[in-house]
Amino acid sequence: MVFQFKVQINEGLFIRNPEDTELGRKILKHSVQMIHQLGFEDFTFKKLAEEIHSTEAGVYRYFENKHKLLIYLTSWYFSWLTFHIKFITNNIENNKDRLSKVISLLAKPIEDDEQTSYIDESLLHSLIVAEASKSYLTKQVVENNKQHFFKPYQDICNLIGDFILAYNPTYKYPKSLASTIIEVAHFQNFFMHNISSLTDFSKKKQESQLVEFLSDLVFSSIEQRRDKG
Amino acid sequence: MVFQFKVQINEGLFIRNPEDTELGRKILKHSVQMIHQLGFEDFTFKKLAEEIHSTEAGVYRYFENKHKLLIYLTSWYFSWLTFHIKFITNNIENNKDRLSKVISLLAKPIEDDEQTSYIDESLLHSLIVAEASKSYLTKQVVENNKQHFFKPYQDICNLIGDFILAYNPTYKYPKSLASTIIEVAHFQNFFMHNISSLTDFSKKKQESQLVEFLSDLVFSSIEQRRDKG
DNA sequence: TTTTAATTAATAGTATTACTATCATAAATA
DNA sequence: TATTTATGATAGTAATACTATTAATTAAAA
Repeated sequence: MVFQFKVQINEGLFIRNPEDTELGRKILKHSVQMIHQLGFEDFTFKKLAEEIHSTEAGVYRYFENKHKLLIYLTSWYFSWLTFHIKFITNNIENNKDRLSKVISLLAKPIEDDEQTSYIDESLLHSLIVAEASKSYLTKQVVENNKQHFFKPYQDICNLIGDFILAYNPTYKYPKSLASTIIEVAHFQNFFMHNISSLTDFSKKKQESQLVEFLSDLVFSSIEQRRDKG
Repeated sequence: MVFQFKVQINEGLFIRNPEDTELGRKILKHSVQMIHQLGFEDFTFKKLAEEIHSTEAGVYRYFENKHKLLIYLTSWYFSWLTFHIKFITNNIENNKDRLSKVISLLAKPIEDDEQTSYIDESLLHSLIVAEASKSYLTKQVVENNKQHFFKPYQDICNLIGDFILAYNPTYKYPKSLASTIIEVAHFQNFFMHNISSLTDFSKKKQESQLVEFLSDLVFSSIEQRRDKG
């Protein structure tokens, strides 16, 4: 039996569901590759259309604009991550071990998941590190939030927040700490690869140092509060 | 005696120094206002030119493009912040008090500084919270870093990193913690105003809660390590 | 003072982007 | 067979991000 992972994405993010058709899946696959390669600013629907031997108008039939495509990909990533976190923490009783697993998963490079043929999770992770912030750092963020475009981000923060509370029920800022773990994992990763002077990570063992930095940050904070009560 | 604050900005960021002429200062002042108002994506040199009753080509004589203007403003902000941190921590001997002051300064809204007439620091701070990441989240980041465009960010991380080391000389990640303080201050501020479900900050006392969250995060981490030695 | 050189302003123009609209055709379905 | 649905092909538009040209003004040199 092959177990197929399927994400539920907010319908306001697309015009036609790209997972339903061959062309749609091609759009997803190649947009991940091209945004990763060109950066979001230089990526255009025209270039994408040429790459997949379709037309600009063809792409517009799936996505209203490239910003919605970016939010779509971010949603996809967070939904996939939430699923993965639930999977790897399943049956782990110890609250500290569970949180450790989550931090490691977030801070280390992602490997491609064979279960989804049309999205390369490893590429998508690199893309997210560099581009995901742009999905909400806009003037339309409040409007987009009202349309629940960031729900997958909220879901993963709630999940990690619950893990934090399970470890220490008196900790006062579980959701802020959860969003902090995610964001710090992303931009420290970006800095160490691109502006390394903003970090303390040496060329070797970068990822394990990032895991140590983040783990230290999170656990000392939660544990301290638990002691204080 | 009037004490005038003057920033030294990397010459590669502008074509003509905007601080030297009336038109240049108008460009700075109104670009802060307009980027804050429209967001970076919808801000154009044409709109700016109309606002200041000059021409598009006139603006292009000062800045090559709007991305360099954004890096200029980010540099200006970090240089100004570094100056301010040195000012308010001057004569404070206690290492913990000093770090506390820095965290409060970063996490609270900035008030306009009368010393610089053409830039409203309060507006600039809002702009930085929403837009600063876009100055480095690009495909040109490594190239830009080689040109030392992010030096003011490095300087402030080194300064805060030194404060961290003064408090605990054995802490292993002073620069990563410094950049984390800055980034967390920014995006938690953005989240609490725009996607509040990603934080735990109530409508009231938001800023003081953010200060508490950040202080707790930073000090528990540094102090724990000091105990462990 | 006059001429010349340099700077700045104003206007036009171009390639690209981010779309929208229309019509044709092929494939799937009722 | 009729008809819905998906894709393709082509064209068109307003705005963006610039560049280039020429005109006007100012400053420096003869």
